[in-house]
Amino acid sequence: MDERYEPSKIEPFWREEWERTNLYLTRETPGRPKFYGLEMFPYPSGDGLSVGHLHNYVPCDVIGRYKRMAGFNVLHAMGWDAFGLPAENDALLKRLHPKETVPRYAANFKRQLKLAGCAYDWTREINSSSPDYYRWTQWFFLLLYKRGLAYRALGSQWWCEKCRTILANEQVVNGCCWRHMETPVSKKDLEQWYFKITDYADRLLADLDGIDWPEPIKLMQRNWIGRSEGAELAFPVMGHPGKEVRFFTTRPDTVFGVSFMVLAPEHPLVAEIVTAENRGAVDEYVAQARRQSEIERLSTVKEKSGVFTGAYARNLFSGKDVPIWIADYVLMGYGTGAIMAAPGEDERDFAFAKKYGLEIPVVTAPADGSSAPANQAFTERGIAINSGFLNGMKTDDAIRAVCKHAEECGFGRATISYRMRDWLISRQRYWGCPIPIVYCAKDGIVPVPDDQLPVVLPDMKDYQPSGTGRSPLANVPEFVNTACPKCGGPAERETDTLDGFACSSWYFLRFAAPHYDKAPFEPKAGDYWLPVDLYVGGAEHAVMHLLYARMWTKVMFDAGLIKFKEPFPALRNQGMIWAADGQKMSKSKGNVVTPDAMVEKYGADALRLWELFMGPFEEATNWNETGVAGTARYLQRVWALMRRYVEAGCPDGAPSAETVKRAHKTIKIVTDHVERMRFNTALAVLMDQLNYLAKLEPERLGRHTIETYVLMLAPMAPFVGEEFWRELGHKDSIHLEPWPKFDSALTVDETVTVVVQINGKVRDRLEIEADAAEADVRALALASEAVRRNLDGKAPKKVIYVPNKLVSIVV
RNA sequence: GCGAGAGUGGCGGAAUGGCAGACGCGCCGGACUUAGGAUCCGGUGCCGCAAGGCGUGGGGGUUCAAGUCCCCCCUCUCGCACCA
Repeated sequence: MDERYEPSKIEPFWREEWERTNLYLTRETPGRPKFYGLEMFPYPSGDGLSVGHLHNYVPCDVIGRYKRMAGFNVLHAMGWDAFGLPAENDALLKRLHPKETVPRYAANFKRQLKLAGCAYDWTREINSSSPDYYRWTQWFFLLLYKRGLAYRALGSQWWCEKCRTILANEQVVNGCCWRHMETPVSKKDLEQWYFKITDYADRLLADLDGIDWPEPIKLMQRNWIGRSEGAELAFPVMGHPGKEVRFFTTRPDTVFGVSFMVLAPEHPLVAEIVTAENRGAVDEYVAQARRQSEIERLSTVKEKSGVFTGAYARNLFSGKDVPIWIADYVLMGYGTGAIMAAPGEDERDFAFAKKYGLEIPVVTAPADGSSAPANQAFTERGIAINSGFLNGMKTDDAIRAVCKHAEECGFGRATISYRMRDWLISRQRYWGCPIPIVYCAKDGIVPVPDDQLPVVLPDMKDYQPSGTGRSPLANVPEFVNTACPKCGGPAERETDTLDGFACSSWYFLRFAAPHYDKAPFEPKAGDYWLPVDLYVGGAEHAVMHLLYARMWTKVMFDAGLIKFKEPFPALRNQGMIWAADGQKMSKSKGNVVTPDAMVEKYGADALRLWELFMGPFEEATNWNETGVAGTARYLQRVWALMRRYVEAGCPDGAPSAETVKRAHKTIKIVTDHVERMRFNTALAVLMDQLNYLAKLEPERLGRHTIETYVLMLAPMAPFVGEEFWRELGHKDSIHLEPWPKFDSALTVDETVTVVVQINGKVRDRLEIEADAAEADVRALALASEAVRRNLDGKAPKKVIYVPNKLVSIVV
């Protein structure tokens, strides 16, 4: 062995050797359990990977390598989320074409992942922008269409002026585009495709209970779905026979206190019921609401505003006619776009009533008999008062009574409302999966038959988004003009493309059999590998990708294609790595640290170890390069130990009982920590063990001690692991060796330190035999010189004994 | 505003209610060196010569014993933000 550890001398060799021997091909050895570990597949950006990205890939690689050694058939593959706005925007900016940049960027990512020693089965590499792949994205679109889950509707939708396309609700952040955080979105009326994710709202919510996900992510999904129980009721509009205001409320029990109603400015009823004398003010308000930016409109701090329509609705409970207002605090997109206002029990209605001098009846009293605080709404549950037949009922009973009454009278019923809206999937952009739909003058909307897939994205030089609301594909006659699959007559293709999130809603299935060309996945391989055993990615995907993928999985389950209802039974979020300056790593800030630079300076193994050691896997922390120097130094010390051992002829040796015990304890603890993804502490244990071993003569180490140490190091530092294994005389790769086992009997301590406390303060320590008799330990403790000195003649009031831990004396 | 998570040495971080600060970084001292941003050895929470005392954001509480459990407050990060 060389005197000094020089990663540049060993890493390129093993990188090539592993590739040559196809070491990381997926194996399906009979009799072994399977493990499918998956990282969220990345959009390959032109900036390449930073050390921050590796904080996801390296730990997952360690788990994959560990599972393989622990006897699993492991599926660990990588692919590229290559379709979509990020790739297209980048190419536009650089005046290049995504079909050219995407493969180049992906190749660079792949190179970097190999550089870092990540073990993927590259024969399973996938790319969502390749026709072999998006053919099946289209197939899934048609599956949803056939099941009534894809529909077309005219709607007022979010439009980003920079992206020149419609965005999904989830892609609007604080009133701005998620790709352009400084660009406020506006509304545009277009006919669009939607996926009916709301049909799955209940199941998406209920099935969260059965999956092993971080609680905050589940909570975000629950909040996003936003299930509310309540009632949908309708009150007739006076003077407009047949017209009614339908509204949703979670507090139907307060209906006797309804003193006015509010419609969203965009509500279709507004134009019909507004009186002549109010029309001017109403029109102006509606126009102003449309003009207003969404940030202003959605601001909670803004004072409420609204105008009276001049029309009245009959409160079918109180019998009173109440004024109908319009106000922008009522949203057209939720419920029915109309509310009943119970200002005595709702803060928002209260504020509105105060401002416009509307009546504020009080119809709920605190259940404990106290009086409700004055000059504010009483929003808690309580007892109905001033409420006709509801008087004296508790809120929950009153809710049931109102629903029953409304249902009997035929103007309402108990219902459930969701905050989540349907998923808007049309994009007026070039670089996406074409929607496999044809419009025929005779047959209308016609799906492209499965055997005509894929609908290939045509080559276009000039693919800039037009901003007209039509995709650039509309400018390609060869693409647009086609024959109707039904009647054969002239027809036009849909020119919008699919939201990139469609591509990532099923990719995890594809890795099971990525080259199968008769279905999205080969059924037998799917049954074997799916679902994903461990899914790892950033928390930023809490409500988009993770919700969509769950929905598609449920659709596939319903269609009988798969046997599981959840794609990712276990999910973990890696912590964000900030730059050394505490900011986000970005090229523009000039604070990006690349794996390339770190590998060149310290080697891939040292980089990997620091990624693992810098903190708990799921917690955020700042990058710190001196840490890599530290793990490189650790590897130097391991190298020095190995060299001494190898040069002494790898003696079987005569390890002391303590050394043997330490070896077994180390295996036990490291195994436990790796299983729980506590890589930082797992490595700390290995470092501690090294500090011990480094002091021993080679003859006193023992071959078992050394080999198990190297085996445990191998998943974390695969290059030196492989090198050491060969130096120890092995021919086969260490990465296919079984994970070391420990002898429980050898992990038990024979002596223990028992702490003696007096009034909670440590006064002495006793080295005693493990599991010694309680009476003996108590006697020993009380006899201790330090204890007698500190007792100072006082008699112990109480003595508590915790076996093998401590004696606590109270005086 | 509502919800969630987090506050431990100079720094990253360890600690099934039972010795706070494992492991590493940094720093200090020493050895070897022409040299050290290499390597090795030792030290390193704070105050104190010491004995000892004090210490996990702040304040209370439960307990023989609290970083850990309970209540109140402060700070930071993230999510949602008029969803009726």
